[in-house]
Amino acid sequence: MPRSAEPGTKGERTRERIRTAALASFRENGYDATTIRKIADELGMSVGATNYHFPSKNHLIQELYLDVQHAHRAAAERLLKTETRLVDRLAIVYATGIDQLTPYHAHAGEFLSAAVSPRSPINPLSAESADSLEVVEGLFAQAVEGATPSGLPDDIRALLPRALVLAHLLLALFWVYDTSENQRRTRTLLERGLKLLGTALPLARLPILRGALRDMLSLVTEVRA
Amino acid sequence: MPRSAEPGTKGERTRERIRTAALASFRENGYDATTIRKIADELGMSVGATNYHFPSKNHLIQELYLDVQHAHRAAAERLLKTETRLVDRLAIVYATGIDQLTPYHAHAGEFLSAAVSPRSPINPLSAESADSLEVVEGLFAQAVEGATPSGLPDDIRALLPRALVLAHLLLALFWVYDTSENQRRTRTLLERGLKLLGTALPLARLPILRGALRDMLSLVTEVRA
DNA sequence: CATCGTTACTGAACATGTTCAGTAATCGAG
DNA sequence: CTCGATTACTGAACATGTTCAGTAACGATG
Repeated sequence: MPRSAEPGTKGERTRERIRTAALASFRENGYDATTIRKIADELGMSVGATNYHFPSKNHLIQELYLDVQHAHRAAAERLLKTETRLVDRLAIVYATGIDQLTPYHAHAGEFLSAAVSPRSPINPLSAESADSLEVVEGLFAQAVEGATPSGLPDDIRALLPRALVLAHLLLALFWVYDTSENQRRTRTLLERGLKLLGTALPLARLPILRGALRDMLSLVTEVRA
Repeated sequence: MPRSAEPGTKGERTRERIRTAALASFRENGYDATTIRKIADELGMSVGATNYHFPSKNHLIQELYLDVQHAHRAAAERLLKTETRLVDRLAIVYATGIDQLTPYHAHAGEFLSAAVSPRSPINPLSAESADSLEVVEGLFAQAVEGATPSGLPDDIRALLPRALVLAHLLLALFWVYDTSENQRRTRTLLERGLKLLGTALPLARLPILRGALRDMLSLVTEVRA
């Protein structure tokens, strides 16, 4: 008999309590200062309990990423309805992505360090995070598909979403190191980069460039953790 | 009275012993499997001794990076004497840089994780590693300066070394994730990227592009850990 | 060579993520 | 309601990087 109105099995409820407490602490105190002992203490349970529900600290971070990505999707999809030009649509996806990260900038380095190892399950390029990354890649695919016909060659068009999501990871990397007020530099970089893309992408139709670009994209998009 | 023919004070000799043992272990076992306790045991001293000579494990890694960078400089400078075209000279600096990393590829993720945090003293972009990075930036400066006059605008030319060294860091990042045989993909990416640069860079003379490029470069080269 | 301040080192203690053998709670079947 | 198996949890133990109060060794000076 469940003690309260909360649904699910006991395990599910405990798992949710841990999840909530951990995410709150990550947001407030960052990665390093969030220790499983503090979380366990706060919830009046033992250290082993958290590891029973989440095999490792990184699995808790995974939950945070999922939250962020769902928020990203929601924010981006809402705005995508209002734009039709490709570059503007990309601007939406990139900008809303950075928006979601903003609250974590103070501790971004800690998170990056945990995420960057190819062996880490929370590496965006890892097999374990494939679903997660697919959410964002899907956003870029949506942005590309829904754009007014740009005359992009099909092969380039097919490679674009993956390349754009990798660019997003690079932008996020830049953002981590961005010490300017409110990460203004990152926004400026995004603006200028997209402007450049807007003038350069149409050139992809030229046969010579098209081949080189396709080779480059197919090489880069093969990257995996 | 020094026990052997080794020079320096006792402290200097001990420091050197620790350094040598640590670097050997890093090369052989990687970052994680190299514990200060193992090093201390191997040398018949206590854990505190290593921390007396090197405040932290990362300071030991710093030594490894210095080694790598000096080897990089030696290898690059030797080859630079044989080439005059800008792109070929850049190819030398990039390729010899990756060459130095090659022995560490098996454990590259561990090292990356330790180095990537903006707070880490071994972050290439940190103040503590400024000297180290300057070595490589100097190589790129050399490569640019020694090239046959390319008609590059002065403002672009001035920003180039810093931008090129950042590109090198990105290439190294790609290399970490490169699972292809002997990191062949990284070499291919380098080739294609340089080829692209070779055809695109002359366009930097056009006034319109020049302004945009300069803005972009000056934005990116401001990045610091 | 004796003294003594400096340098070098010791080893225990701490915090932390993780593991695991053992125990308790839960819950469906009978 | 009882039983037994599954699920949930406990808390001690381990490995590790780091700190630090205390101790030993060194080496310049008188």
